[in-house]
Amino acid sequence: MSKVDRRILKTQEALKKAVIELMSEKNFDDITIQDISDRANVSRGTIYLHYMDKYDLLDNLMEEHINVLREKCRAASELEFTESTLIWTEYFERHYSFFSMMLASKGAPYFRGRFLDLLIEELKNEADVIKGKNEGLNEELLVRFAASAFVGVVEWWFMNEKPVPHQVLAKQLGTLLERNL
Amino acid sequence: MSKVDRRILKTQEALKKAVIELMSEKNFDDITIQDISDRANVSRGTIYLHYMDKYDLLDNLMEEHINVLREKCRAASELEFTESTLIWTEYFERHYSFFSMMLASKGAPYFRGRFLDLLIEELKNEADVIKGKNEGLNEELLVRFAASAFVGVVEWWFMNEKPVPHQVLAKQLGTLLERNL
DNA sequence: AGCGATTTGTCAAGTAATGAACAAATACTT
DNA sequence: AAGTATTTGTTCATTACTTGACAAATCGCT
Repeated sequence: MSKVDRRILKTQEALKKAVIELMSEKNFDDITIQDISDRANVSRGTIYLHYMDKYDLLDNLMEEHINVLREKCRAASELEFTESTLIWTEYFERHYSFFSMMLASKGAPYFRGRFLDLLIEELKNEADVIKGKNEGLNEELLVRFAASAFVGVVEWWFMNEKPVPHQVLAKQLGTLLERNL
Repeated sequence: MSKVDRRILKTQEALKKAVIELMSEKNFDDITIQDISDRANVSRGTIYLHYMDKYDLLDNLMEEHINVLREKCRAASELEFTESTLIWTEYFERHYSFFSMMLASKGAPYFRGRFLDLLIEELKNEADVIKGKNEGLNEELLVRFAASAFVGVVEWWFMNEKPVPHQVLAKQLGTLLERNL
């Protein structure tokens, strides 16, 4: 499992960090491979040993965060929505610069899609249209409804630079999810 | 000039950083080579590609700081004592953890010696025993007097965890040097 | 559209770092 | 003091990174 050469981890860490830093300074499209390698203090060619191009690098960054969120979701599966959402918002808070970059700029609709897919996937297990308040509703429709709403609120939160503490965000999102699923 | 492989610089930086960090956590003698390589995220063997042992590594750290101080001294040679001392104390301030470690713990009399030697070397050019207030005094004696005093005050400053701002330290040390040289 | 400059992606040869192993030296225990 | 565990310093084959070069692609400019 952990037999990955530490040099690989070190350079990949440096590269990801460099991308995040640079994205807070200029538009992603204006960032050159050279910029990234300079910032990461790595030879330009080294980047191509790990990624196809800068988009692939960004992709991996996104993938990684999505996976962490999925993991946290699974681990908190038997908690109430409020609590599991809190785990997420804590993660948002911790990696604020990244998520803000990905969700608060209109330049990254791609990540929004990935994020939405994750939510749909995870909420699928939570919706119950057999009995209870949602009896008779179309499951896919319901899940889509909740997931879109969730993403929208999170986008709003980042775009407005944390108008409320992340705990409040979690609490209210949790309440709303609870009401609808 | 700048044709040193960046990998070398990176690992040496990491190693020095690791040593400084570890020294703030435990006695230098209790730090193992393994500790250092772990902290620096470097293979244990790699250390031996650069240094003989951990003492050699510490030596290089000291050497480097001494050289920077010497450099600053030379660059500020035509300034008044107060101003050139301020340049030094700024450097002390910036690398507080290192100097504090080296001067505030009785475990490192070696660095004190190096520091004193540097001062003697640099003050030699400033002392004038031909004319003026120091006419007739033994030059070596005078330089030794001033250098020892200087080191002693700096030690006091670190041991008492900055009892006065570094600007005050510089000002007063400058005044005292002026009075004696 | 054309041209010079920048950026990109790839490559080969060389160098540094890695992990694993090892015997020797130190440091703990009892 | 004997025995066991850590730590040390070296070695060696393998792998990752570096540098410098290169043609191709893309960008900016007029």
